[in-house]
Amino acid sequence: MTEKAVPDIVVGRLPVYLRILNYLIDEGRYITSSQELGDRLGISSAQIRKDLSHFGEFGKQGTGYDVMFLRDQLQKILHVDRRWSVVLVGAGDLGHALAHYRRFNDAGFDVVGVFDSDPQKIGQQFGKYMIQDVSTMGEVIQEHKVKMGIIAVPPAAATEVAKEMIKLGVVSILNYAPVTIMVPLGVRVQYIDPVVHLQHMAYYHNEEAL
Amino acid sequence: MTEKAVPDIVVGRLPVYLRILNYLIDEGRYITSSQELGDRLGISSAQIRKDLSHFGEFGKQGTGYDVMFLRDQLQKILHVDRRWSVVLVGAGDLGHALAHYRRFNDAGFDVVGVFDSDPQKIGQQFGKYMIQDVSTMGEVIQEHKVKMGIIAVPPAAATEVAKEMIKLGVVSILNYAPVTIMVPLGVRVQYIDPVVHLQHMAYYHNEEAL
DNA sequence: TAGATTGTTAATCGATTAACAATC
DNA sequence: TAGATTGTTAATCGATTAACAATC
Repeated sequence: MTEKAVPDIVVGRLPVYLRILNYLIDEGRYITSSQELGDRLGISSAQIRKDLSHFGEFGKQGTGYDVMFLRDQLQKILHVDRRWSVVLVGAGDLGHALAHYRRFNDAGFDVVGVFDSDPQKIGQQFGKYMIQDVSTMGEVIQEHKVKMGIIAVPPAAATEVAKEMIKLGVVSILNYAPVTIMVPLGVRVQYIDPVVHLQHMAYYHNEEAL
Repeated sequence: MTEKAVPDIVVGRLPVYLRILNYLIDEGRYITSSQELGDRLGISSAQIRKDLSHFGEFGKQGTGYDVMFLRDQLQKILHVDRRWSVVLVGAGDLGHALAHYRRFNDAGFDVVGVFDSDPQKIGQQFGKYMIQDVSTMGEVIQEHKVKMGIIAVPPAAATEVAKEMIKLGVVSILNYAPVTIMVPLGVRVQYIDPVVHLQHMAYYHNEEAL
């Protein structure tokens, strides 16, 4: 009964495959191959076939993959063949950009509330959102059955915000604060820290490169 | 002469170690251990010791690591014991947030110019930056010896912007556009796509969780 | 000295790649 | 049929972990 779990690293590549498939559809393409997908992603065709094989058989020997069919299948696998409600905490510059990020909507993620703890900000209009007191987040989460949250607060506040989200039923957190968050089993956190990426790349710059 | 290269995945963890060390310093700590670092990061102490061992010996048996010393060493290893100039292309909401992101400055990354190709935006003030025509990016890059660039433009424009940056001498690109960029050897790209992270986490939500 | 923790080795674990039979 | 490409197996490659001698 317990099928062996798909490696998380494989799951993490599916959204990228999905992204390419959407571009191929935009380009009016109907058929593609693991070779083409790999070329456009800079990975091997074998890896793509292996990754997909964890979930079933989606192609035809000699032909390749039906772009739309594979797209639909990946959407189902990722559970993004529906819309998700998301709460956003942190109404700074970053929060502002995230609240208005079109691609969230395009991809089926709806920001249903923007929250902050700063009395100066609460009540202010934030584009189409009104900034709400983070202490009232529970109502919004309940109303929209929110399972996902985005944290865009200063590092010192992030842990507390995460704890509150989790208490209110959020199980997936996208964390922009530069701190590691400890979460109970069953809760997932993904991190985005641009500084980490810049520092990572700085490593490869030679001394003389100044 | 050719020492075996340090695995990229190890390099990618160093900035996170550095981040924790800075927090420990803020907390007034002088000594730490691989155990403590691992606990705070949710990884094993063995991994931390192994990672560091690629670069030298930084600790004392029985004692642990001198926090400041290790911080300084990691900064040197990552080449972030200096300041880096960075160009930013894309003056939308995201570009706005990035241009004003304090942590870039705190970490030693200076945005020395913000560019766009939209005539409506060029010449406008963007906080302390004036949005410049992307076609004049070369002068700024030369003047500041820029080696790093951040792309925050729509997907359709990203490849072209990257090509231009690379032509002008940029070798490290932080790409927020949801497209894979093919680059010549010696050039690095790091990707940030929040939608990928949300979709990745959506996978773990069960059907009944709606 | 006794206790603690490093740096390193060897074992384990997991991911990627190459190759090819199956088959469209 | 001939050509192409999948899905899968086995081999390779690489990363993580466990364990411990060294030593502060």
